[in-house]
Amino acid sequence: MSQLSESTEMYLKAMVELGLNEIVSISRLAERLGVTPVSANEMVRRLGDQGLLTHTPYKGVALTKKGREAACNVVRRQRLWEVFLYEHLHIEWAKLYELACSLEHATAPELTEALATFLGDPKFCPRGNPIPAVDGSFLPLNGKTLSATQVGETLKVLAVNATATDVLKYLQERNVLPGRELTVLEAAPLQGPLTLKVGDKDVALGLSLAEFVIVK
Amino acid sequence: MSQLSESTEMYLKAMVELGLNEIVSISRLAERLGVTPVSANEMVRRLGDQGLLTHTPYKGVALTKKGREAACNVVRRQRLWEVFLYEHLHIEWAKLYELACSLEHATAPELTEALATFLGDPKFCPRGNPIPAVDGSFLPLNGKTLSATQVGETLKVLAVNATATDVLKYLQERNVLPGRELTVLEAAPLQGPLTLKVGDKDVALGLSLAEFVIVK
DNA sequence: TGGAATAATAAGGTTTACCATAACATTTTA
DNA sequence: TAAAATGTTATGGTAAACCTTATTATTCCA
Repeated sequence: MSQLSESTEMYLKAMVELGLNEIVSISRLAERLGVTPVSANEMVRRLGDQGLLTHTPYKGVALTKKGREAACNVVRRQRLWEVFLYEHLHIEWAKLYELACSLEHATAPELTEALATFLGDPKFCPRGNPIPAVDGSFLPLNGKTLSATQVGETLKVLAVNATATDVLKYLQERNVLPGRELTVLEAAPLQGPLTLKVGDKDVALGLSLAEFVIVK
Repeated sequence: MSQLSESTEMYLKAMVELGLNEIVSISRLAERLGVTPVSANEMVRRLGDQGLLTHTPYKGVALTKKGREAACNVVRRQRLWEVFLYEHLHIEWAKLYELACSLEHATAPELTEALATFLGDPKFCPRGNPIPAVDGSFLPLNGKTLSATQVGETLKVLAVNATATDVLKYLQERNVLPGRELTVLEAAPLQGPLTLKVGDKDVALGLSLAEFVIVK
């Protein structure tokens, strides 16, 4: 199993975050990674050459079996570090992803497993997302995105799927965090924002933000 | 203060490991870093442009004040991670440097200080080397290299200054580790190896290896 | 003091992962 | 079904940090 480059790991991670079994368009992938579609196209070809994913022109990109395994491994490292940073170093919730991301790239397999043991083999990261086991399996989240809910529903936040620090900060400041309850008060028309009741505060949340929030 | 590249950090670290106030020849630097002297020359010019070190042609390289500060910071991160890996993840002693090295490059300042606090602000790494404080100060080792000792002396190992995993493994297997006592039984002529008594075993140690061992 | 060893510089090459611009292909939608 | 939107490919360019080979400069030592 060859070593993956940092960039490769980012692409794999993005594929998991956009849905492990989804077919993802190159433009969506590019947007998530903050690169141009042309660059993403190039890179996808390279990952394809390595057998990590398949690209059907004009349709999108999907992970292969090999890619899915590699990706779960990367995500495992990422989320284990998030747990360590949160629980032991008391790093601010919104910064966890970014800081753990750098460490992830620098983590040898033997280190990953030692870390997992140290942490007590946690099953979820502080953002509420499952941590894949060594074999790639993980506990699924039985939820839906907040953007797909009805007005009036009271829901519990299961996980936040965002990664950008500013997005996470926004949610943190409004208490849209795993474990919290919220009620959907209103959905503005024409793809407008949702109005939520979180605790005793009203929170306005754009639909694209609401897609990052998994609730039940 | 701009972010330093991984390569820059390696050069700075090497400068500290070869002696914080020494003038180091480019070839020695190149050897330590496993690059050709031509490459080291190029890179030294770049670090010189950044004001991190000064190069006197045909003499050698020295850290500037700015370079020394940056270097101590890098070394601080490196050695804090070594402590974490050793004490909490129980990683094998000989592998600490290499594994901590990767993590070091990926560590933001806020992370470094959170880690230091978590570890209880340790003053020495598991190889016995001092951990610089935030301000760059550190407790000096009042020792000498094992290669500069007399036959018959009984000494205590203060630190091991090596970084290559195979060198560290060699020393680990022979119990030449910080805290251990040893006696110099013999020094072979013509730069030949030392024979040591470590515990109840005799150990042969080449002079260049002995230079990595700081004793008192 | 002259030759060997060491050091520096010059020139050109490699890889990875991006970028921009432009041209062309396909799909969507109006 | 045609135009707009989206996706793909081609071409050429950048930066960092290495590499090799060759030439030139300096220092060391006998």
